[in-house]
Amino acid sequence: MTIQQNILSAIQQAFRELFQEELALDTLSLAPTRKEFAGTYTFVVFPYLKITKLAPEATATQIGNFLKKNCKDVSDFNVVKGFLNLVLNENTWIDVFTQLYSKGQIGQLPANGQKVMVEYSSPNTNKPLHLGHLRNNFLGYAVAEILKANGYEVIKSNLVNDRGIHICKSMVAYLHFGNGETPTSSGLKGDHLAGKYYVLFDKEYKKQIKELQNQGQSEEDAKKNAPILLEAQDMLRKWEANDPDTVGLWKQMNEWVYAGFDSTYRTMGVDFDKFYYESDTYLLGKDIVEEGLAKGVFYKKENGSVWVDLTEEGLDEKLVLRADGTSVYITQDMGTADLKYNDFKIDKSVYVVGNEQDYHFDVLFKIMRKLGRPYGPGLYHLSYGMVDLPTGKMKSREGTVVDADDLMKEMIATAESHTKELGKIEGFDTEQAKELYEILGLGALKYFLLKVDPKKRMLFNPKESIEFQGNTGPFIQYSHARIASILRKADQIGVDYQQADFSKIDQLAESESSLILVLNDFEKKIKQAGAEFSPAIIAQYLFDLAKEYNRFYADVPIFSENDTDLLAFRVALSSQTAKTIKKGMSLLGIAVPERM
RNA sequence: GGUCCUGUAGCUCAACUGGAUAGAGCAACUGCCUUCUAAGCAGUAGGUUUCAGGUUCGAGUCCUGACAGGAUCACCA
Repeated sequence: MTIQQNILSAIQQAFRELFQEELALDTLSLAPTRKEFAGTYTFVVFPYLKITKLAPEATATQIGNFLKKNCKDVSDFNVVKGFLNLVLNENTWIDVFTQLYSKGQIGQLPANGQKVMVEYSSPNTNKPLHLGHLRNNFLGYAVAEILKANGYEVIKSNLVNDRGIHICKSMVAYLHFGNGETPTSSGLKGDHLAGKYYVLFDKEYKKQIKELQNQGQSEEDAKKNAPILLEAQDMLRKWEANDPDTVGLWKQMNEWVYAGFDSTYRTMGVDFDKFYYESDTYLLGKDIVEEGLAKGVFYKKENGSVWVDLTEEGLDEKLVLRADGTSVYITQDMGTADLKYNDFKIDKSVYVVGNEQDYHFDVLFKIMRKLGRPYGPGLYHLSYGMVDLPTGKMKSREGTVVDADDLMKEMIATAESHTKELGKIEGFDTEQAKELYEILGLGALKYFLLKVDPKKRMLFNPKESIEFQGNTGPFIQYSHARIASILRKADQIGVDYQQADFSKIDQLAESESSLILVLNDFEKKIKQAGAEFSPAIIAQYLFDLAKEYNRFYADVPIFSENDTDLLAFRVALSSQTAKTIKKGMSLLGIAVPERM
């Protein structure tokens, strides 16, 4: 980072002295040099030809000569058309590395005094989590960790959708077909138990629709009049009226579900600082409707319903309160937005929610900004694409979902068979082996879901199992284990690499300077990932880093090196890479093994 | 139909925010384990960046218009 600034200010000086032009530093930038040319950084001169009044080659050559003479980091240069490729000094590489290596904390930017809430997961309590939730949870957790690394104070929150008609459907079906079944009596996880009755409801509902149609009702009427649906609607009314039996059943089923979720979250390795429950928040927001009316942000129609007009912002008119005075979805979301702010005085609020709700959040944020909320500018919808199967969209009612618990279990089993096939479990006891399989299986899964740009929808083919080679979690984990092995050996034979002095080294292999260059990019990538809310940037970076390390590993020997300074340097370089991989993977919620 | 998102190698994804001959992985093929872990490394092959215009020194990237896929447009959540 500092070398770049160094070179840029030298370029600034070159313009001043050669062309009598004062350029602001932030208008200048360096690009990485393409592999086929010599050099590390490239300065593109095309934009400055008006100033220099020279041909591109001449401009680049003059600046190149100036830098070679006046900038200690630049040892040589070459010019290709308007591209000035700069070759850096060997000493500069060593300096850069020494600076990185002596820095205690890696990948942590200083506190910025800002608080951000990241809401993710936000499950419905009527069915177990599936593959789509995995993407949501891994994304949310990773973004939270990335924001922490950027210096934010982060609150991870989970808004549990624990009430509503869908819950009542599971409850009604349970009353009809449950026979008092419990997680203990059935051996089913609580969330799977609830999900079973949600599916049973749908089955019965469809059956009843058909019967009504056979009796002559239209499909539309039949859908409205099916007795089991009426029961569910009735149950929702009873719940809202606080009917003791209904509330009792609701509490019991939700408790089962929470126990199930807890276990799933533990396996996933995600956690939360704050839980919100819709049963507590669904009545919020009505005071904001009043406030909006008073401020003229909302308006009332003749029938008493309340609306917001967002046509000037390119959206539509949107209902915020029904004519009968009851809430809609967005009413409670307005209330919850305020609640979050009142609870934590957050500067920013990130919602990790699928892109099917893009419009909803667009409306919500515009409303809160119109109302002048202090946190308004900091609202952000991290909208991610759906995970599709080759057969199309997942539908929980139709049983075409990839269950989260099943998938994680399969991944761990696959990791086990892979590992055994490669014969890599000697020296592991049963407990350690089990831990390794979990690290690898979950690492593969998490990396698979996180390496893709969040906003793009992605395809998951259950038949083609997730890879363990190439651009995968296990490849990066493997690189870490390789280094760990080197560090063990270095400790064993007493190499002093902790505070070695590298200043005597004057010759570096190309694979070594390349590796330093990548290591030096870590903070930049953390910033970018934070600014774009994109764990994919970290994933891509870690893959590049691991690849670069493996190239170095194959290219230069470590322990057979005669020069002790160089040997220590290579171990230090390895150590720094391991630390970077470990920290980077932790930002993705992925653990790395010491051996595999 | 209106609005929004996406379209890059057979497949899964990149491309430093407008820079050079568009890069990786998987799959295919060829080498490399008597040396620090071969879940690795090196190489070969694979492209009209969906299409047509435009903006400029320069476009996968920005603008316009098609085409394809998806989402959304309830007094549902």
